[in-house]
Amino acid sequence: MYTILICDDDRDIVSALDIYLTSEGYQTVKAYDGREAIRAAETHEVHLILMDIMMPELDGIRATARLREGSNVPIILLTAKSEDTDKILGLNIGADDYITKPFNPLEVIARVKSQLRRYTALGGAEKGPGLITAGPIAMDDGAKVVTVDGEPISLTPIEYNILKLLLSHPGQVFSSTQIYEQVWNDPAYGSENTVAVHIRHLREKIEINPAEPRYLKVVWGLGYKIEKGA
Amino acid sequence: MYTILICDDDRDIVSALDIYLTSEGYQTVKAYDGREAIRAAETHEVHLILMDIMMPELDGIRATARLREGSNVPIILLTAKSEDTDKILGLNIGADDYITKPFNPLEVIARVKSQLRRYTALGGAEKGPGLITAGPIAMDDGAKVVTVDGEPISLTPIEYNILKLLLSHPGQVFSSTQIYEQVWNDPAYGSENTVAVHIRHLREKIEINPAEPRYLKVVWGLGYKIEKGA
DNA sequence: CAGCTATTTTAACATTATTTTGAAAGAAAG
DNA sequence: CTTTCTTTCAAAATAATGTTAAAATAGCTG
Repeated sequence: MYTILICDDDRDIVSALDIYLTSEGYQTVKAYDGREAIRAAETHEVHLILMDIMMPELDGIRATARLREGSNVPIILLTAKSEDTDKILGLNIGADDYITKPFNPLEVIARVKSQLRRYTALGGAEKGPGLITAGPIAMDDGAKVVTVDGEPISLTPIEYNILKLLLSHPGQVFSSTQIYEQVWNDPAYGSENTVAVHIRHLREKIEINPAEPRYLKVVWGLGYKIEKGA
Repeated sequence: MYTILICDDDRDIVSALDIYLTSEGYQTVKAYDGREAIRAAETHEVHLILMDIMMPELDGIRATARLREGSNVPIILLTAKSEDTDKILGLNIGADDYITKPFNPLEVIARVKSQLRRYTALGGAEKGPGLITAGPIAMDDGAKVVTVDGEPISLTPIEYNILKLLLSHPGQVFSSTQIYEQVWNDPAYGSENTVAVHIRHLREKIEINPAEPRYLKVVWGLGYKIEKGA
């Protein structure tokens, strides 16, 4: 039995989420601003937190940072349409995932389950190695550091997330549209070039010769992938 | 093949949406007020709903709430005023996305696809093995990789899709027309040669001697098939 | 809050792979 | 033996990706 802390200043949203989650068998604790959330997290044993960003008193980003100081429960942020996506993408904040409003009940449940699985699989205490590798490319997702042949390289948030997507599913092909939707969390239309440009930048950083990529390959007409064996 | 329910009291809008969607290969069901929409959703197997907010009899918001009681098909609301946006964002309503009028056909299609992907990805859950084989031919649909006798071969998108169609139904004969319509998702009109050329290319890649195909056989006057036992 | 910097997006263009076309040669059927 | 359907080939058209630079945006720093 897991306990989930729901925090949003809009009471309708809290109660909607409450209904979804209790119907799935979770226990819930409610809070209506960041201050209350922190107090609730101290007094209850909470396994996951759903938190809005825009809130009075103490906003979700600050509250997340504060909570992170003492714990590493998974935190999923709720955001209005792509508003603060970039900040969250940066993830310096310490959130584990985010969902944009308006959201699909199924999606909320799926993400909650996914985070809980990861959290409990790691024993709750440590955030695990969080190390993803493919050949000479290594990504330490805890430290947000990527190395190629041991050399650390610096990536922008978007580049980092694209690489993480590809690296987490080695060999699997993702179309530009899929990449866009996964990374930006928004429907893609006419954004294929944008993805192409970021792919180009990524290649410039991780490949010796970007014109003949060894790892980040294209599958013509279908999409991109990271070579499995490398 | 997905079925989309279009609901708006303005018949011009419904027919415009109908044209966009059917041209993308979706099936449509039409309704002109909330009541009709609910009835239609009960009598058809609907995979996504596009619904106007301002409607006689039963408005889109109430209709959405009603529909949500029994199902979680994705619902995209069509809204005229941006004032309503806040309410929808609030999501108490249960909608998954919204589009403001006047809308861009491309955007409508993009959002519809995006929601369907999300819905089927979450609801479908088990993704199957994604591996199709017939004799020495193996297709990994996730990685988009095809091997013959263990040797990986590279196919173009159209070749890949033709092979996938044939491989998914081993032994079954498909006419050129059927292949064209399945792969191109367009009525075939004088395109029989086109299919023949692609078949030739496929044979060049998967057969030892394309003139005497072992796997990709022709059935005279009827079409092509993949040998079952191989 | 003004100016600076890094990042992201847009746009135009180049390049390359793929798809279509059309015509001619080759098999199968009647 | 003639007709019809299929196969083959290569050139032309199309579409996808790659590249580059500049414009827009966001984030920082003093």
